[in-house]
Amino acid sequence: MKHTIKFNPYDVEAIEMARFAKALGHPVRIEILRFLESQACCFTGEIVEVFPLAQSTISQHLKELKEAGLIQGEVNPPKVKYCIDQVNWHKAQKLFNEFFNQMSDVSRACST
Amino acid sequence: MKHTIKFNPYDVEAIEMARFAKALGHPVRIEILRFLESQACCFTGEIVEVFPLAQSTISQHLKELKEAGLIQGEVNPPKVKYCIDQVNWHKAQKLFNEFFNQMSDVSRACST
DNA sequence: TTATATCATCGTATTTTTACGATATTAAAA
DNA sequence: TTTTAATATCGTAAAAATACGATGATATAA
Repeated sequence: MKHTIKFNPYDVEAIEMARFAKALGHPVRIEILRFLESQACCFTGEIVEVFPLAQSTISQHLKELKEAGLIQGEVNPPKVKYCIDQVNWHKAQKLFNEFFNQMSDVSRACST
Repeated sequence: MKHTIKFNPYDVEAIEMARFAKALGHPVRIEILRFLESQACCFTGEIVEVFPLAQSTISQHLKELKEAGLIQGEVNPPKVKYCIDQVNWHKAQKLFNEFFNQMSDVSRACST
């Protein structure tokens, strides 16, 4: 054990934000969220039609978005209606906003 | 070839945003950026001291942040001074802002 | 009861990510 | 000239992500 300043593994907010960011880390998931927004809500099938990916692949992406908390699915067999999860959405929005704005406050002189 | 509406692979903005998001998709990279901000700029060694990861691992994370455009490194052997890349930072800030705010504009009624 | 339609999940292959120790690099210090 | 100090890169192993086809699950329609 070296006696340097160690972070208690990771900061809770950093973990939370990284989780959202990771979910946003693939173009198709960004576009799924956009599409979901433009339709307010929609079924899996509508999304599958729009993207050049297999149904199972889209379903997998939807699962990741759901697990990250960004969307929620209301199951209504045999259909599932997805929409943005408003609570977590705003949480993510706030995290990213604070993150980027906090950065902008500081003097950015990159001196020697 | 089914004649459904296909996206021309992916939207340029979606790709760009996903690239930023992916770079933000790991807690340690979030914290590195925060740390970098609190110091305005700093050397690799200062970052290595703070996190419980090997020097080579931190260097790898820095490389990813650099390749995503979020930071830049001014080499000054044997040291390298890193700071936030202001141009791309603001680009990312804008992308995320638009993304989240556009979403909030729309009516969110999740009707049947 | 037996399809059917709509999704999710499974199995699998390929690629990417994450992390480490070891080694290479390079200007300055001895 | 030979260290030394600070980083990057390489090699590698383990885990996770990505994509697909095939199969499973479930309420409704026939």
